Amino acid sequence: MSANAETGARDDIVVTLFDLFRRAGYDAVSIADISDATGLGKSSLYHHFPGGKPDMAQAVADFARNAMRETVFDPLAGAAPSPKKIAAMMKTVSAMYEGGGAPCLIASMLISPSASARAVKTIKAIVADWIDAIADALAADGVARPEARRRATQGVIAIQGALVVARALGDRKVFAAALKSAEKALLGAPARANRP
Amino acid sequence: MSANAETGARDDIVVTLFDLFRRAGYDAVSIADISDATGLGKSSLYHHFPGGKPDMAQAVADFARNAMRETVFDPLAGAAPSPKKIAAMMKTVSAMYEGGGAPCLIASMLISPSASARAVKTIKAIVADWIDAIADALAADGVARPEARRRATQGVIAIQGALVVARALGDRKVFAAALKSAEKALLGAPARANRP
DNA sequence: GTCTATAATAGGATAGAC
DNA sequence: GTCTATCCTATTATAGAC
Repeated sequence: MSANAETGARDDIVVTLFDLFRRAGYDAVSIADISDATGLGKSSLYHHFPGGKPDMAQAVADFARNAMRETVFDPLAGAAPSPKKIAAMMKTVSAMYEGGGAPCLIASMLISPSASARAVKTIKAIVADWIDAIADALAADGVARPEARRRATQGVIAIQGALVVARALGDRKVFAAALKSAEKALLGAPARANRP
Repeated sequence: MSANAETGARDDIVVTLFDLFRRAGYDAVSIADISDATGLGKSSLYHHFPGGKPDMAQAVADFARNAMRETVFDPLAGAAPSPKKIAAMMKTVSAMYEGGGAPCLIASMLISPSASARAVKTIKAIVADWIDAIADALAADGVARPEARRRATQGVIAIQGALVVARALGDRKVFAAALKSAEKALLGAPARANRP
């Protein structure tokens, strides 16, 4: 068992909160909604999160950051060659966003005006860390630093944009295609020369 | 004066609504917020929008679609060469999103769970129309249809993703750089060969 | 068209029993 | 830790005067 496995019940709630917040946005989710989704009464929720919804937002932001660290950032810092690591990241990302059907918590929380400043700060940090992790992986394989950062930023942009467009079009193939394309671009593939 | 210029007061409200909804998300904006922002009492708002907030959402979606038609889609269908039209689009888009500081209504509304199905449908149509308009412009200059669509989709993805990432990083230069990069990609520029 | 009430409900949060 | 009951505020929406 892992170092902090004894948090238990609260962690289960946080996973549910994560899903509610990213799908509907922080502001649109009521305590009653959370009560329904978790099967717990309001008082139980306030027992686990004495600070109410802001507390929940912070817990979800921390959870998301840790999850990204474990499933995305740390693997990117591993010893494997970057093409393997990038491919693995795309697979993880695809699962995380359910192939383009599920919104990103980051995008959802960035809009929420009543989310606490601290939670938003944590969410924003995930994006910065994500870009850093990709850039480091590319740099470790010999890509020049500025170019590595440029590509990494473009990669995260492609993923976030693909989530919006794929859901707008109701077409998960668009998401899958965008991930493939972003993967190639990250590894420095030249664009197909299909010019007029 | 244009054909439907006599709507007047309501149109002014819709512009304010557009800004409120895209910045905070439909669900987070209350009638009281709207009353404050417009300077009108609640009853006045219900006079203009008898159906309440859902009515407002539909009006904003229609407004956004018309605005996109006039400022983006129609110009893309003009007679100018595609590089000129794409460059103009990027300039318009940059102004529209305030250089990356203002969220996109599309992304905001896509998350809002209590937005009416009809309003969401209109919002989604904007994305489809946008991709069509860009693809048509490229195809008109000789780019093969499938490639034109591919590039157009990637272009909209880049813009939407750049909005998320730029706001997360608090860095509008990221948005400007992404627009420049997307512009080149739309026109079929080869990626710089900076491989390891 | 806009205002001042006012109603009815939903929301966040707490008290106290078990 | 979880429940029931309750409080207070915010929210949507309407009525009716001007």
